[in-house]
Amino acid sequence: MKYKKRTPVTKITIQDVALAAGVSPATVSKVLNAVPYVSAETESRVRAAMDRLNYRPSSIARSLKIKSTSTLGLITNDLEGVFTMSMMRGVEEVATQQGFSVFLCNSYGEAERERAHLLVLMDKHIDGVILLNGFRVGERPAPALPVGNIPVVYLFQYTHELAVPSIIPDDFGGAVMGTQHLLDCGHRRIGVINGPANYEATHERLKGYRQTLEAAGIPFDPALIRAGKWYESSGYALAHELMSQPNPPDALFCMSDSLAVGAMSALRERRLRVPDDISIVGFDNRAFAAHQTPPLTTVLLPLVEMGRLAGELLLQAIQTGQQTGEIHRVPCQFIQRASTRLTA
Amino acid sequence: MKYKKRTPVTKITIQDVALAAGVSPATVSKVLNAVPYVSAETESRVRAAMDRLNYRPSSIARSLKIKSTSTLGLITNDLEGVFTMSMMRGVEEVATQQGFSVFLCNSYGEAERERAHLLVLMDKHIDGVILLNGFRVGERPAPALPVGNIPVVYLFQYTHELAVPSIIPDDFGGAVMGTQHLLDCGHRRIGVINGPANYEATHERLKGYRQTLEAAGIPFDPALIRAGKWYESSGYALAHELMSQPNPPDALFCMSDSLAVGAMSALRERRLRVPDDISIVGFDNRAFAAHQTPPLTTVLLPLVEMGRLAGELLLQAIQTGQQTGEIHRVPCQFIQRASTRLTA
DNA sequence: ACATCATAGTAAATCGATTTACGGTCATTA
DNA sequence: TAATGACCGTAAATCGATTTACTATGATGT
Repeated sequence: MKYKKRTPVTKITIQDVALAAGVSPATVSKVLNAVPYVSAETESRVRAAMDRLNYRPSSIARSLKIKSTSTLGLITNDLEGVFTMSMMRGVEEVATQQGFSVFLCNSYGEAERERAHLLVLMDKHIDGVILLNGFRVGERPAPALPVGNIPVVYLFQYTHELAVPSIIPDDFGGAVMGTQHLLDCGHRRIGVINGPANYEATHERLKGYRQTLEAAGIPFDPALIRAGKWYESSGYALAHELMSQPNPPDALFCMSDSLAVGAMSALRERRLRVPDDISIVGFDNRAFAAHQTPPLTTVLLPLVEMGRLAGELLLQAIQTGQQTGEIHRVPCQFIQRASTRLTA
Repeated sequence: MKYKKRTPVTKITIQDVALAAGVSPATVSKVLNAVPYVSAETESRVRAAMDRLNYRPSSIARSLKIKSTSTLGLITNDLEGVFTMSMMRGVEEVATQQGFSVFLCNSYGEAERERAHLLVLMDKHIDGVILLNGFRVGERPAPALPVGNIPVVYLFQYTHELAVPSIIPDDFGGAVMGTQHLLDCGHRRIGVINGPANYEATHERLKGYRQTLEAAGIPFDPALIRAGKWYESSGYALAHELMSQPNPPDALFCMSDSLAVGAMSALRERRLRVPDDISIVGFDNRAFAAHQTPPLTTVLLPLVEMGRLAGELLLQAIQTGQQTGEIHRVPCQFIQRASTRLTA
């Protein structure tokens, strides 16, 4: 049990550096900010003084003057959500590139907390906020900003009501890709295992499936469609349901990888081989999709890319002071693996 | 596509409020900080002016003067780790209570990033840092602070080398609880399915098991011990291994809930009923433990409590300017559910 | 030789709060 | 009546940077 009395650390200021380098604080500030008109000789003297004194500029003082903290806020409904982290990584990537930090806040889905976080963030003078949420149809958009007005972008949720950019995946397009691939493989009876109806994504994806089918001249058969929760257990149960019909599907399009995993275990129980007897396509491209047997063909939800776009749009809004209320649909990406194959 | 030109928002300052209330800025500051010697009448006039103008004090300006940002940094190796979020919740809870915010950073396990985050946090003048990591034996502790010296606490990892408080679970004690419970149930051949040897926890837990056994006069039998990864698949495989021995165990102590779930499915395959034919105890108390059939008896890893303690110790260090290098072992908690029962 | 201009550097104001030291009131006490 | 002291309020310095406006110097062009 050692004790450590922290020394009062007389913070090195720009003044100290100036003194040590024999110049004025203004000059030190210039080299800090790469402002022209300081001679190479002076600059190196200042630089030397800086690291001799181990100087680190106070971003607080800087922020006070220039009115920017170089910090973005990111408030999420569910920090533990399976998609959250990937989007955050995208945001952080572009933020870091431009010298911004990201202040993460978890609202645990409570409007109260979200408001409180927003308030604190604004008091801290962050430059902009990303509101990150899973969206459900009928749910009202996140509350308008409580005070002031700083740039905001909606991520993984959207709104028409605010003049704020929204970023969502192109679920429709993703479903088109998955369906088209199964058609290309030669399948004609493609079953669908979908998620719950209170997610807008489920409707978009079903629409993509349906339109692709119809474009190929194949009639839509409601008997091939099932919906449940997003999880494995639903996939398992619904696959059994679909396959025990008189005229069962020859391919399954599962609207989440979890559903697909559940479905695969049902198929295994029915002694159906994937992809020899039946093809299966997932959605999301979760990490585990690649490690299934067989590795799952799936549609990638462009989470990192969405995060990047959110960061870019926000940074742009901060710099230009303008933002538009557009809805950006980021395209999905088809990932071919081994759970599908050309039929004879 | 609506356009929104953000108005330049002339920030309301303490001056404006002072003017509006007909007092000096100093007086406004006093009511803001609940400093005595301002008359009730004046105070209410100031308060009125504040919310008439919708005033929010600039925490930047405040921080510059008082040299405290009321912000804690929390750097984690793995934001997605299954235990991380619970600990964070604990930290945030006590921080919020005392008016502090928590700045979350993910180092993705890279020392480089950790250092970078640390630097940024210090530049932002946060008041203290929590370093949150899963620890493995032989791994060196997180790097010493790069610059300055602000209070630090280690969470879910420990060090003797720095005069910094560490907080870890009492794995030994947890294992004692689990083992004792199985003994109390009447079991005498208790199998162990452990995690990998490069986690210190596995050794502590095995020690707890062994000492409890020996205290009860039961000899330690190495044939009953298995170790693998922390995951379900290991639990499944190792349970089969243990149960196919000539003299199989009559109870299983799995050192993670995932291992226990895997083990239970192996037991199911062997037509052994839990808890009628064999008892099983998990470790961690993950969310899914309660939803198994039967619900899993387990040992709770006190993550939230650990987070709280980390927050308290850090806040304390910030306030007193002193910290000790103690290692705090937070007790586990035994959670009785239905996967164990008294044997005849 | 003189005006012009590019370059280097500085003094001082500023950002928005907090805090110290001090100046009035007014009631109480000697 | 004068001194004391408890209250209430303010002026001004301060935190650590940035930035504007200005000065000085030397080079260039005519």
